[in-house]
Amino acid sequence: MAPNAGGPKAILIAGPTASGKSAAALELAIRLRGTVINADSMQVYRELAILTARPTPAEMQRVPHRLYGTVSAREAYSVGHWLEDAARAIAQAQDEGRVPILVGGTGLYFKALTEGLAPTPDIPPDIRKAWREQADRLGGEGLYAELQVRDPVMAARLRPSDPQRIVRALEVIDATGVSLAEWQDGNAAPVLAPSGVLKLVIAPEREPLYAAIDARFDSMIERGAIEEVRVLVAFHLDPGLPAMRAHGVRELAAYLAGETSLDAAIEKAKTESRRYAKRQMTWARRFMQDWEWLPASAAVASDDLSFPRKRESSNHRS
RNA sequence: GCCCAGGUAGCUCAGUUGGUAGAGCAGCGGACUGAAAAUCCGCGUGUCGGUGGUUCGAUCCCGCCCCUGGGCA
Repeated sequence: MAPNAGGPKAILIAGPTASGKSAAALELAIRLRGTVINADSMQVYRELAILTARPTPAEMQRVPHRLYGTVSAREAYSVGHWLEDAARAIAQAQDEGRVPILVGGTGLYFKALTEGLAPTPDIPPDIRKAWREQADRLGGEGLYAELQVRDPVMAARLRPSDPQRIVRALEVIDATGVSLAEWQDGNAAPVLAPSGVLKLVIAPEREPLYAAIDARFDSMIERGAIEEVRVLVAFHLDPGLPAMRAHGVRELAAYLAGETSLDAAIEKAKTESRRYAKRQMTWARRFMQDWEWLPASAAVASDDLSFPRKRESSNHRS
């Protein structure tokens, strides 16, 4: 059987951006004979290696890494796609006698993994496209009025000012004839049953975290982030695509177009990343209360990883 | 040294015909089920440069001082 019998069946490592998750995952994977599996919505995009802080080729040589740079920036990846890919990667790692180590900053992905996702059918691309165009044409209010007519239950749940969720609700009722509210009533069984899974949140203090974010962006610039964006921009992709929303893309594209100074672009991109880290922390406080909270990535290395957990699960702020 | 313009929130600024002040950005808190590095909601956090004076009351008016920018020397 698995050489790590007695150890965790899988390890999840979450935390805000620039908290050192990837390094911790790599270390654990080396130590425990693991496979690192990406749980970050942006690190999947092939064209964005530097800006998404994807592990380097050298690092990925050391232990198997899955779901990094596997999707084209032309595609709109999603939680659903990721969940399927992750399930496959986890199964494969376990078959090989390796511990799956899922690491990333996307809270929703972890939630889907551990709690299941509503089994909504795929929405035909033309319907998705149509509603997104409607959104541009009608504007927020008009779109919401449309939802009130077609799906009052979802309309009551959403704010008129939340176009993204309104579009989603509209495309679901349009394509399936069933309200998203109903679909969401029944989650599919989680891919990862809770028992035997070690869940870690790396949660540094705010101030050093922000300093790390700023420093990391400077280093991205030094390592060619601008060139990376130049290549991406040359594809002339729809600015609504997820990959185009990665922090730094829009700002550096504006610089390349001569619309802002480099300093201003860098400052803006750093700010976006800081705000994102704050949202990640809000998510973790809400949805990762039963995870083990570690103050820094270094703590992962020294953590006693025996399983089942011997000590009390570390209680944060209470 | 003299003249002018400014010193108000972390930053850029508005404002108060005298009744202890408000915008944007930043920041902080929150929501979150197929675009989630997204999308959305909420919250001013302040010796109004310092010090005297006038006044019932000064951030505002007056004097002096300090600081910043520009001009003249």
